[in-house]
Amino acid sequence: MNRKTTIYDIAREAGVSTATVTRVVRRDPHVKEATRQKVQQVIDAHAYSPSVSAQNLEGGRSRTLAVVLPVVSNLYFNRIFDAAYWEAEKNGCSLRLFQTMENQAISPEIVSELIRCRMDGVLFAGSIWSADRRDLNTALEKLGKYMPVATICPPDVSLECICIQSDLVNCSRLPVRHLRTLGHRRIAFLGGSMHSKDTSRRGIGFLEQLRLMDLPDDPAYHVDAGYDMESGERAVLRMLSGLDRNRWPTAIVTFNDLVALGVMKQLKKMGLTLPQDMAIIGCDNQFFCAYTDPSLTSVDLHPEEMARSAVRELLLARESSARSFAMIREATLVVRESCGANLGFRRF
Amino acid sequence: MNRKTTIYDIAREAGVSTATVTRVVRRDPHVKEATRQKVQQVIDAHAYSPSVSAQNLEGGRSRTLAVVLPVVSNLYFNRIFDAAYWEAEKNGCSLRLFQTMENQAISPEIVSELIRCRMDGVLFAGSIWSADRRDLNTALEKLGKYMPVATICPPDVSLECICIQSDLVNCSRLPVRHLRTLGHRRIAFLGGSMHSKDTSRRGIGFLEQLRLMDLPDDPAYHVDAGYDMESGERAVLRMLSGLDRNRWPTAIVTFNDLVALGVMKQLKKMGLTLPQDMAIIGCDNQFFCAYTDPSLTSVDLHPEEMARSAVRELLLARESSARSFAMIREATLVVRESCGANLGFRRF
DNA sequence: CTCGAAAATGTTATCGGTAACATTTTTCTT
DNA sequence: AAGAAAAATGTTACCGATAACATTTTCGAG
Repeated sequence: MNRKTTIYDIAREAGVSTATVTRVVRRDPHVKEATRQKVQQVIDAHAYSPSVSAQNLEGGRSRTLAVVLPVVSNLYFNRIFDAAYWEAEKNGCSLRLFQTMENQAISPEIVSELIRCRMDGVLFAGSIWSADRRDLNTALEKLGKYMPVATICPPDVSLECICIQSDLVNCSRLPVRHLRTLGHRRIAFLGGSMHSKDTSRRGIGFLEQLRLMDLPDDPAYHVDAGYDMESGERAVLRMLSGLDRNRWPTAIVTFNDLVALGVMKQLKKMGLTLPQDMAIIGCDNQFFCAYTDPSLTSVDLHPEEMARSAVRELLLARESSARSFAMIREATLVVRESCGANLGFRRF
Repeated sequence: MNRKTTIYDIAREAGVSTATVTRVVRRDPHVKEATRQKVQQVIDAHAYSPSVSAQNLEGGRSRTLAVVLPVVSNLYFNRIFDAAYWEAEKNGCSLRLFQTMENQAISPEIVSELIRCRMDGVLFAGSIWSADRRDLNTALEKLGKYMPVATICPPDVSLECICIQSDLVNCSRLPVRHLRTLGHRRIAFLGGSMHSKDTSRRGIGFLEQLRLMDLPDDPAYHVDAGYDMESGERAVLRMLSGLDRNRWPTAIVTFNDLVALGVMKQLKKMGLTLPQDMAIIGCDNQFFCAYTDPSLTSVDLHPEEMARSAVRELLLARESSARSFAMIREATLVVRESCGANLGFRRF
């Protein structure tokens, strides 16, 4: 295994001091053109580039941001990670991923690793917020002393940080309003876990919207349904089999598109025709929404934009001392076929 | 912003030398119990943990593996990345992602960054292989001098490295055999790009299988169809509209499940009933395969296992001087409804 | 009680850069 | 051509940890 060429090797071979090599590398103008060329030649010959660990040690930073989220393989978080990656890349930074797994709290190990690595900033996304409030506050407060912190989700935490949120009001209002316009009155919400602060919020917002629009908010229409397809299947089945057919909802809003996928499968299995027998609205506007049958109307929370903003703000916060920033991203409804809007079809 | 506590701070406060602090941290047994406790107390009080950059500089490694792939948001690569993450994690390593984007060659910048960062190893996955063969060889040879290199894909490169491949023969044979058993004879292949060494291989393998099983290998049945849903839609349309109805294939094998999704949508749009009018087989066995309508039969290449093996071998290669390793992972056919096998339905 | 080995702890060079400060060289003015 | 200012280059301490080697302490045997 080769030893890496160091700045000393270059300096010796070019017959200059290491300071001059650094100057050439950093494009410092205070170098005579002849010297510059000579040094550059040696650099090129050895394909020399300065060691990152040495630079980091000296500089006391890592040019790296951390992204802490439950699971990257989840499409929502995947989009956040990907967008954050490119935004960081654009700014000459790299990204380090930390997965906490479903429902797991932010661990002291991660906090200490973040500090050990001298991260330039951390972006928290998702269910870490389900942790014990006290521990969480301590962890974040501590972290905040070492690096800028950003969150994509309602932090509900007494910490000054970069706080980027989805517009939860619109996120509930948009589908309810759309369904109401199409004549639906009995609308169900399947999703999330009522135990998670982050996700139960969506359900609560949904109930509020129903009340505001004078629609029935029957508790039977509000079911805890997890985050994936299997949970979706089970949840509809549970909900519908517990209700007389004439009390069935005519539309279902789900926590996310995966749950919607499960719901659609289960409904077809039960012999219903979609969207005629049941309207569905998902959330996240995932890539497959246009390819389900019927295609799935969905709310887009624009996770990519939130991630990009978070990264931008983190990088800004490195320089300035402004520790606090807040932003709410509007949600958008993407209408497809799963509510029958395209069929000119209306209930009353 | 806090200054991070250093080993000197701890040493001073505990009244010992830095060497002793290091010993305590590293659980060296040559420390008197009384001293150990005293030092540990100071460490705990400051939540001290050694700086990663300093350790990396001193040790000449980074405890980090690089994963180079076209795009993480692609589900296939996402699974590779995720699996590699956990395997690395399990071994106390972290993972750094490099995205090359579609069809982009491995750039000299990435090579130099990998060396700069003193990566403990690199895992290449996917289309980097479409690069100019000469450049690629140079880049990899150079890299191989600094760190172990692993590839998940046929490298076709004169480099000793850890080479993990999907079983391309089975990957073509399984779907063709399945379809033949169901009575299909005219089978089409939609997928990949013929310009990419990596992906065209699949098409070639497919044609071979047709010949081996004595089925027609009409060139019209073999269409360049990209990697995503839109390309799938366009490709079937192009293929079918170019053929008399009586020459239509009765089954379509696609490069991946995304293409299959597009194909299914387009076929339905054309008024065909699936799987009766056309059988479909995808590849990758993605999470949504069980939720399409009809559910999608697919070939699983087990990318997670390949990624885990690659990471394991990279970590082993750090210690030993063995630079070469080869492994082929068998493919598996996951039968669902999209070929009508469940309907007891047969063509001839 | 002394000596020597073993145990405990300390000293210091090193990893590869960076930048403040010091020194040398060049250039220009008079 | 001398001298000062400007330009170019060099010297060196430091970033934080590690480990080889050096030194001191402890303890048991004789």
